[in-house]
Amino acid sequence: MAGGGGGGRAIRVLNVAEKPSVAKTVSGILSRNQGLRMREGRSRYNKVFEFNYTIQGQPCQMLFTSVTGHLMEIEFEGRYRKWHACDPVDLFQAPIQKHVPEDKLDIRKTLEEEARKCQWLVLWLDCDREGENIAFEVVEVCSNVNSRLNIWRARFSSLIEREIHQAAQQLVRPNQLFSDAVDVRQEIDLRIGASFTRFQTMLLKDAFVFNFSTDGRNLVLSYGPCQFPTLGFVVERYWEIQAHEPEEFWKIQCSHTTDEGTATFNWIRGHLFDYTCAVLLYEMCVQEPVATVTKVRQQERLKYPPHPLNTIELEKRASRYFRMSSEQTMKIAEDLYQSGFISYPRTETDSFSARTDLHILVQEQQEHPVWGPYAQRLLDPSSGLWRNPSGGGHDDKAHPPIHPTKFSPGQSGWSEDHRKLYELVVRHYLACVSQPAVGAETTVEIDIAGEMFSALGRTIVARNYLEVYRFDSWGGSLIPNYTFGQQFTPTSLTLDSGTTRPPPLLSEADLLDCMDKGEALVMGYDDMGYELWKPYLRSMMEEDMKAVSVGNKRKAEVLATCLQQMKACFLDARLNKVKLFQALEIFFDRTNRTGGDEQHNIGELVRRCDVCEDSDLVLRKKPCRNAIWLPGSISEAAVTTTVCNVCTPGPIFKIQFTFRRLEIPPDFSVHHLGCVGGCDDIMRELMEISASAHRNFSSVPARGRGTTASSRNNSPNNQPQSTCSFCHQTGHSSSDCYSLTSQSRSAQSQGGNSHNGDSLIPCSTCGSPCLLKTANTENNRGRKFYSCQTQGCKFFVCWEDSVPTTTTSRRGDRGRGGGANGSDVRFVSATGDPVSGRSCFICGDPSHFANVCPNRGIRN
DNA sequence: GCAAGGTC
Repeated sequence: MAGGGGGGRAIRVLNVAEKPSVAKTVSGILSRNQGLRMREGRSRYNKVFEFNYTIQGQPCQMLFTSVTGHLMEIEFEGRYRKWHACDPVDLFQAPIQKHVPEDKLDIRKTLEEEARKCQWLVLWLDCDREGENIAFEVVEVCSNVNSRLNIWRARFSSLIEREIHQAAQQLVRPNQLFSDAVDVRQEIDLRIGASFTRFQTMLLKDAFVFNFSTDGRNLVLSYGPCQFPTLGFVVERYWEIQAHEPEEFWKIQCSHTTDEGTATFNWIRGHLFDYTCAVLLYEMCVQEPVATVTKVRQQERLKYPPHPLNTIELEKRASRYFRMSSEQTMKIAEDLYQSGFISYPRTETDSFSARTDLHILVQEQQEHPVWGPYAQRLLDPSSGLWRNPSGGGHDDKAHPPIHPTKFSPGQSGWSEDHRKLYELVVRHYLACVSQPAVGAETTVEIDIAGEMFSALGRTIVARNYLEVYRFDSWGGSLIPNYTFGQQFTPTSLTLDSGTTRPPPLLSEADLLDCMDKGEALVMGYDDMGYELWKPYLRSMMEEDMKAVSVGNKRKAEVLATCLQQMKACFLDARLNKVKLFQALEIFFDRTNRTGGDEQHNIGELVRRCDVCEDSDLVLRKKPCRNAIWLPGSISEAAVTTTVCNVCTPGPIFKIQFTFRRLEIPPDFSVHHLGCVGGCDDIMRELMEISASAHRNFSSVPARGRGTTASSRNNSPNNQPQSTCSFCHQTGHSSSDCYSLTSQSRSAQSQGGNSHNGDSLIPCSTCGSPCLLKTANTENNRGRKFYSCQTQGCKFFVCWEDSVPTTTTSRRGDRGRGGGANGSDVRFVSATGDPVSGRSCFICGDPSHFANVCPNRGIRN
């Protein structure tokens, strides 16, 4: 810095921190608690500290006070503040003023009084963009009463002695560009938020009956350019879950145990959605169960430690390892920062600058009873454990990655969360400067009756960073040694079922609270075809803000473009307001409809559902998010007027079910008047049978396969049928009924394969020629079928004598939860219909399928 | 009666 001249008379320096605690801590450090005095300021929380200090040889009488975050707010001028006094679209260019709000006036007064006495102003605001903006707010207030102030900025990333003294001795000028970026953000947020909020509130609040509490305040349907896209995430995920139809799949699992360990072999085909196919292939494996090793590959693998820690990673990891919310994490991190134990916790940076002394930070941790010995080894060059950390490529140019700044074996005042978070920061740091873990991996592939399986074994050769980073694990699994060509009989060979699952619901509690109105609004804007509710808008703005902060774009230019786009969007939304009405109508009652209508809960008929073509699409008061999964063996279900006299709370109307004969055990009736309230044992049993359609031939010697049924499988239901929450019909979910608005689902069909005589047919999944193989199963011995042999291909397969001219894929390649990709595999007849008339492969009885065979699991 | 970002 340009020094203040040396040695002469003391000058008075006003120092301002972002919050009272920082003013106190920094004053304590700079004064070394020698001659430190504290007096009241005008505001209750913001005290004034006084002490003497020398900056670059210049004696200074330091006055140290604080603000509490932003000192100023922006607001529309005059009449634009009144909701009905202007058109909301005017808010895109209405004049704006920055002012100190009522509750901050006494802080301003303190600043003014102190600034009048001083020659210098030193800004100790947090070193991020918001902090820089607050710095300029302080400058404005202080300069107004003292235009001769020499204005300086202290840059610091942690509240530790070394760094604070360094910041005081190396003052710089405040950065106008950082502050400009925040001005842009504030103005855009206000204009977009206020215009859309007023527009949608005035449009909708009197037109609908909103059934949520407003705590006595006026109802406001707020639109926040930050909050709304986040809500959009939750809603979008919710729609995905609604649209998900659980589907049962089948896979062959094989394991082999010897004295050396157990190898679990996974089927290279993954899993199949067609039961018949899976059973056929499984049967072939069971009848010729000898496995031949076709490949053994050994490889060294490295598992690298994480990058240095930034805020997002800290939040993610604290959530994953400790189930700590981001709010709690940041609160604790802020605490640890303020007491000097860790560096500034709000940073985007995930690489250390070359200037950082990484060894000093490790030295400090050597005394720790738990990880101290690791730190010592890390510093011992002969251990070879040290590694310069690799960066993640982000740098906010303001702060280093989050790292420990002071050693602590655990403070007495710390909560469990403080201890955990400090430990995470320390262990993460130590991990970053450590060598990666080294593993030896063995991949073994085997062939059983033409089907390929593979198993992975891993031994960890050197744990390295994993020794200190207890949060990461790298499972080792010792498998037996195999040699190429070796043959063995598997210990178990099972046909397992599973069900695809929807993705989990995003659970930001506060967002879930406003799901109702939020979902309706998101749906409305989505129907207009806008991405107003997507995070894209916000991230574009973030990019622009960054450009402003580094001087690549000018403040005025970014403001103009962004507001122009948003204004166009706003005008368009207003033209399409009917879409908002339509969406809201799905969730809420119109106010112009009188109550007391008994038909209300059922809803008014809109039209026939074009997905199931069987039920009515009705306008419901509110969609129900609850569903009861019924067994897939149900072919028909109708609600009766019979009320269950056992289950509560009643009334629960019984349902007349019709089951598919082949999919329930022979001793069950196909007709059943059932209750879904929990009292119905028959329903429960049928659901369990669906769930345990799984056979386990543990140990399959070539002869005499005597086994018992396994109950090990806990996989979910057998193709549960969804119940539409709008029309209450089974067979489609409410998302299908959403096709009324936007989400239309179309069955996808795949192109046909023509078959001429004896030429091989191409696989409908990967296109390679399918091999003609001979079935070797009890029921189909000698019958020929086509099978794709491409590794891992979920192949098309069909009987030689029924090659179809056209095949239909089950919902094609739509992505689904649970990793299933929906590739289809099924036997089809020449007409493309599924082959019927097959019989149980266990007992040969054509009256049922093997999944409900009374003899399942028993073979002779 | 609007937003989001500071902080108490």
